[in-house]
Amino acid sequence: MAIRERRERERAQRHKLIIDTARELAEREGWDAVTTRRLAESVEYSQPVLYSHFAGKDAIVRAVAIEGFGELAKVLKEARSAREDPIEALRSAAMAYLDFAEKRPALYDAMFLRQLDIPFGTSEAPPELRAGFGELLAALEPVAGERDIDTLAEVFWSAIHGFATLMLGARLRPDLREARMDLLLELFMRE
Amino acid sequence: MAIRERRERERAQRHKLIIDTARELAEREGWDAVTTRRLAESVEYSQPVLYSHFAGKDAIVRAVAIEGFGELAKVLKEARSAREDPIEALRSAAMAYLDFAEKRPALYDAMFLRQLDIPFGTSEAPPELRAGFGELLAALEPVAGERDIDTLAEVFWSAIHGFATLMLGARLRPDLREARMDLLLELFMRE
DNA sequence: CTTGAATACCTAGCGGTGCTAGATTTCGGC
DNA sequence: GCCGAAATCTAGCACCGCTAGGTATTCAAG
Repeated sequence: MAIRERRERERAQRHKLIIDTARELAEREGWDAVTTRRLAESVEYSQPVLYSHFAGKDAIVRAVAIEGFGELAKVLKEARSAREDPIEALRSAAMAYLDFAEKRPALYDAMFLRQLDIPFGTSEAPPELRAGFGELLAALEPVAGERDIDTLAEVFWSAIHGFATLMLGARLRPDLREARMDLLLELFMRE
Repeated sequence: MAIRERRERERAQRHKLIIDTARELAEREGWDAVTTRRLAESVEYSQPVLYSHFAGKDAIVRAVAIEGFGELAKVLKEARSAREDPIEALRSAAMAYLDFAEKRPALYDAMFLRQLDIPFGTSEAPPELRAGFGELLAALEPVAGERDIDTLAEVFWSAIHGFATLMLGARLRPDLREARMDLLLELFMRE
């Protein structure tokens, strides 16, 4: 039954096409522009086809977010392992996180701002997400000292997530990006 | 012409009624439930009346947010001045900030999460907002040491904003609330 | 090669949204 | 009591997410 296989392959391709198109549309014009009609038109199918792949619009956004988690984990891994010195590695990873958020605001929005009932912090969390948090833990581990690593990670993540979101909302002075990060790292370093 | 005055008074009352009703509806059922139709029905006027007070739905949300800034500033002021010791005062203010966000999630959402093009950080920012940031500066000032107070404030705010938003999105472990705050304050204290 | 059933897909429509043009009612001043 | 202006409403637009039901298309069996 090679035909069946071909069908399934095509279906998987279309599945990916929908996710990628939704993401492009969102990054180009924001999530408000991602309507089921426009998305269907972009992938050159009718609206109901979307619903044969996803339970609804939220599920599509969720799929985009999960793709994003995978990318972020990769970006963090690369940034961290680019530096030998633990402190420089942490700085590099944190900066990569901010770059990620600022270069793909719509994607970051889907991943961390929208209410998408993606399980966080539990074992049911998507592996891509767990990998990303794992990178953060690994980057912090050398500077943790005798402090609780999980709490430390939550605090550090909160801070850079705060940087990212407040920057995206134009609520922080853009020119102080480096200064804020310097200060944050300094705080975490003093042991 | 006392009649004109009465009219303006009534109009101002209705203005406030719309804002308060929108806020109640949002806090009770979330912003998705705040539609112009439901809001109009709740204030017992037709939809177009809303548009004689506000440019659109966003303007209503913005008005709610600005009301929220005022309240937050008040809450912070009270919390800060309740303690003598500067460190305790800072802790008290930071905890009050988190309580505010957790008790009024929809309001916090309107104030800091939604894209509402409220000017931040500039002199055109609403005075309520400037007052709130002023409270934060005042709370941090005693522990700033020789660090730049503005940068320090942005970092501190980012961290507690991160706490608040990640908590609201169920992305942090709820039981570690105190531990995270302890750690954060410890970081800022070491001088 | 034809046929019947299953599959894939689309058209059309439901009840909702934010917003507005134009008709209608209300009301103070004469 | 009537007029004109101001206040307010009705009705409608174009869009939204989502789905029922009908129409093609495809494939396996005869």
